[in-house]
Amino acid sequence: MGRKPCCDKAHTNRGAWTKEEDDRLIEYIRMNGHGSWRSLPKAAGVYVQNFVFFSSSSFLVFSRLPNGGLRFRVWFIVGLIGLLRCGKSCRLRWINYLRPDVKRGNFTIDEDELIIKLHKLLGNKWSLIAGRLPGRTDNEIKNHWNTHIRRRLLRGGIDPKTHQPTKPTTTEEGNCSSALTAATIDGAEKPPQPPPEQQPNQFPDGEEEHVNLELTLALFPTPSESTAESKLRRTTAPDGPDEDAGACVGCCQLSNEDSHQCQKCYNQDFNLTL
DNA sequence: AATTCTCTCAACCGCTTTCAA
DNA sequence: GTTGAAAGCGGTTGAGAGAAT
Repeated sequence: MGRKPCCDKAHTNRGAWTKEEDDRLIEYIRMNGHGSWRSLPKAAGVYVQNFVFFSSSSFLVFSRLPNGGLRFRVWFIVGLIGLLRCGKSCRLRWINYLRPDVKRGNFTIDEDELIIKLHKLLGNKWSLIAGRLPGRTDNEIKNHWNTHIRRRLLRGGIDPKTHQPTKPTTTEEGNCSSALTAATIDGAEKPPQPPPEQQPNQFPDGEEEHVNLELTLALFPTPSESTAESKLRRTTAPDGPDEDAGACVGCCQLSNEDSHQCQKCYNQDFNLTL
């Protein structure tokens, strides 16, 4: 009963990837692309069913010939053993770490602002958010949200789910943007301005990050819009994402008002262009 | 120096969606 | 229209590193 497991756990490596595994995966994808993740681990090396090890550096492969005889071949191990990894694991490793266009390192202030803004619009749709941050992966953004941004918003009195103030605020009532801006102060003990020597877009060491939430979003139709994304918007628009009830996604007016996407925007195949 | 605590993030798990037969 | 396999996604876990005691 139930679903067939995606791989045989007893015969696959788990945990952190080794340099050799990384190299093998990169090499295979560079040569062949990643057609089928499930078959990739086998294809990424000799999938040995009929073999015996010769020594630590070679092994013997035997196969039966049509005439009934056996053919023996000696393979020298030059990174040829198949990747003993689940296809899912290969996919994740490639997408989140090995892809050449993956941007690594600290998130910039601009990226933080964008993530907060997009999270308000899209909720926990990490892959969609990642689609708006070139070089960043959904996993990375998700981790960053949970470990940094979410906490910072909470400290600033903002519910990270609803993006609404968790307690009465003296800022403009009902203005989410103003309320969120309060989070930038991060408590009274923090100065509102960064030190002058601070690098642009870089957080000073040991300082709280300051989030400028004055980012604006413009909406333009884009021909290259992915259909999946627009479909998602269409399916979620009438009720709006749970966390987003209060913003017209189309007009991109963030407010506390209990409005959904307005009909005008909903009818358009609009796009978020940042 | 040793131990404990906290935080980060890579990786896993299981569910949903997509697609082909 | 149904079914099953594969891909994609979001939530969660746990190992390792660094900080605190």
